[in-house]
Amino acid sequence: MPLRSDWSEDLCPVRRGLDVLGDPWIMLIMREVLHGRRRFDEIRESIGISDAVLSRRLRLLVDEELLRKVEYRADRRTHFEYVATEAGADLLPIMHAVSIWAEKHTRMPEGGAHMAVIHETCGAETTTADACSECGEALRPGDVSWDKPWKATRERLVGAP
Amino acid sequence: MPLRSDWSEDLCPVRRGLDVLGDPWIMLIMREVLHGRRRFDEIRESIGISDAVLSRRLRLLVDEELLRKVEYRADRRTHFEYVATEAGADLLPIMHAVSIWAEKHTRMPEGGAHMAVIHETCGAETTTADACSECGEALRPGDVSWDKPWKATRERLVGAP
DNA sequence: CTGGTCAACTTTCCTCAAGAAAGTCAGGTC
DNA sequence: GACCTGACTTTCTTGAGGAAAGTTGACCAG
Repeated sequence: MPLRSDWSEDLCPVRRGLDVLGDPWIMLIMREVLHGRRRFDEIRESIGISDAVLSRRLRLLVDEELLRKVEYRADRRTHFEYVATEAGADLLPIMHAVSIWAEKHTRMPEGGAHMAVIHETCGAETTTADACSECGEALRPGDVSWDKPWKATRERLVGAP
Repeated sequence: MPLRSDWSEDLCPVRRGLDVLGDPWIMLIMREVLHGRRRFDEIRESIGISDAVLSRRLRLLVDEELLRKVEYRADRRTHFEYVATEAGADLLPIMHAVSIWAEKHTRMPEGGAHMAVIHETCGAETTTADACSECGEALRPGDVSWDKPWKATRERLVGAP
């Protein structure tokens, strides 16, 4: 990230983390991938990012090993999909922490609704980031759904393969 | 943030959260404030940010009510300090989640060392973001220290007044 | 009361990323 | 052979990032 100082070699882990995560698009892209939207155009439509920026970010995420680029066939064509690595799937607690904070401290706009994070293993809504507040088990993609009432969807996440 | 899309009115809480937090400097500034470095020049020295950017970020953080600007007297002068509001102090779990992720998934450079987050109430190191992994109690600034061996410091955080 | 220091900004300037829109290219279809 | 589409890349303008210098208003020393 040359516009900004490079923190990838910083002694402090928080700065090293923010070197990758301190970009508004990175989290959104990773979230879409964990929601199963893994193709270039699916991600673009769902988060409203420009082609150029998405292309750069995907390259960065592959370089940083948060995503792997995989070829597959569907509709009699070759497609590419971006699959979360373990490092990518491990962003889940950060996403939860952000969503908990935002639910508490940002103003919900007209038409919004409470987003629940459901731990499907025990069936309860969790109110903590990394371990289920109900059963105490670690929250892993695959066991977690995000319930978005304003979209009337409840999507289960998918983790590293 | 006009260079980027405005997400402050988005229905999705994660996007609303990232509208503020998806900036590399915001978290670092907030961390310094929670560590007790609350004056303009203290923050600038400790994170290496330019005056212009720090000034803009502080104004944003006051507008967004993550910080309050407070006048006080010391050394026979009037100073200003930036104090975390409750919304600001509640960023702590996100910082923990980022540091846990970075410790696990970024390469520690030469001279680095493991950073421990200590829950002073029970004395144990916690490995989760929002509730102490040892005693289960919620982690609040004031009860948490960050142990940075490469700096040979262990600093207790300070929360909202 | 004049000059100087210091905290806390603000301004200036140049470079480079963001985002919109249009272009490219290869594989596959009609 | 013309057309479509997925996955980018290129082009262009606007505006943020960062370094450095300037500003302002307390406070102090002589």
